[in-house]
Amino acid sequence: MTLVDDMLWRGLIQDSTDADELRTLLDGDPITYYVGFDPTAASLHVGNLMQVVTARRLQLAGHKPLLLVGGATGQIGDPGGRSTERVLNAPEVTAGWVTRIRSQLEPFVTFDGPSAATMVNNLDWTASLSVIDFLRDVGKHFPVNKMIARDVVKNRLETGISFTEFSYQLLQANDFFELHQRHGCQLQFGGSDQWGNITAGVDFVRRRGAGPVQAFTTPLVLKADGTKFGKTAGGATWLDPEMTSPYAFYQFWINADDADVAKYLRYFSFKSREEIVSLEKETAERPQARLAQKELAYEITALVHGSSEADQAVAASQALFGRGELSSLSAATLRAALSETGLTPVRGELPTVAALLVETGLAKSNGDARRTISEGGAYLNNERVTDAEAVVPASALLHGQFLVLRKGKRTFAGVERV
RNA sequence: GGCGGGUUGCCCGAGCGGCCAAUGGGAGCGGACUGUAAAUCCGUCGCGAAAGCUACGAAGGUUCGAAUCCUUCACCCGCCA
Repeated sequence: MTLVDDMLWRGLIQDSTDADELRTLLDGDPITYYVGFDPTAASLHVGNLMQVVTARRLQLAGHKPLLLVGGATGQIGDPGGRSTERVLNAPEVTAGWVTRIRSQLEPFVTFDGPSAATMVNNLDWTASLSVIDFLRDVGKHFPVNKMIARDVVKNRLETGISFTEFSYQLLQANDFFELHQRHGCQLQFGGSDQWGNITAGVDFVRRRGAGPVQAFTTPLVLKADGTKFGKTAGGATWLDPEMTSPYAFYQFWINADDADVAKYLRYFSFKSREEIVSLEKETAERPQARLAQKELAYEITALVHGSSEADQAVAASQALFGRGELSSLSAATLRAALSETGLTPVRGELPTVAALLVETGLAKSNGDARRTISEGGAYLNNERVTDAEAVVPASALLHGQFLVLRKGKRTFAGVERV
């Protein structure tokens, strides 16, 4: 099966320029391609994962990636997908995010061998571009009437759009041209929301007398229930382990709906078609085993955070969600599991359960803690707690130092007496 | 620049002097059922143990009493220039 066949089977191609040309490029000799990420936050999130994983997929097939982090475009702001103007971040903030996002991207590709990846930053060619050159060499190729007709602009015409964001497309288009000139880049891909910007780049390269170049987009990841992919109660699911712990990241995938898990495997997993089909069958026949979710969660967590972090997330999940007695777990296992969920130190006498719920962050106020307890949603060492006022006895401490608090079915927090 | 309408809890949205911590829906949270899934049903959903406190764009005022009336300010949205 060729790369394109595999991608089509996985549903990874939403839009593309000439389909035959795309196949010729991707199924032919190695080419150089690029995908860009704008630093609009301190970390990438699972919503960006589609692009990251696809970049890896193409490299594994022998093509050469250029990973662009938008030090320039990140300072301008893409008008797409939003109804209001962005608030500009300070240049030094954006520059810091560029560094972080670069290091996040690095593990997904290899920088060695014939298809070695290259990191690029559009600030390198955009910062030095003079206003006159920009207007003469870039702006001249963009008819304003066409720019205004684009949906992302049209949607903002009523509510307002600054010249700054209006110009975003020109910078991204120019990136494609620069990468074509500097690195022989022949292909760009991105999320389907980028289709307008990407085709603008394809056109621009042609108008400058270069190319031809090709492009495709990946589909927007949709959840079966219509809610936004990647969001959980705590907000976005980030790739940065400081912002979303590997345990929480693993849990995000474990909790995937049955209705979505097959799609996620196709989009994100590097398992073979046969393995994926077999997992889909398993989900249909024995959904309660959650095998597809487990395989998916492990693979993606290992890919993002490394296999040792993934192993720990699995161990912690098994320890906490397992049927076994918590007291049968070793102190080391317990500590490892709880440190994944967050371990709050407490010194001296133990307070009430309600107070512990607040201290560990499981409840946001005393009233919330009492409410949770009266609703029967609070558990200490997997035993339901009924009395909010009861002081936790020292005998409850597992191994003389740990308490396992739980709110509802799946939110855990640890307490350690120090 | 003129005239009119609006700004309510995480979001949408009712309330138009006391019965309003504020109807209803959504999201969230908990429970039941399950499989750490979905759907469904039930409960809950400012802070406080309570007294009470803080909240209805901001600041003043009227009143025994204001989210509700008045004044000023800020922002948003229409229509006309």
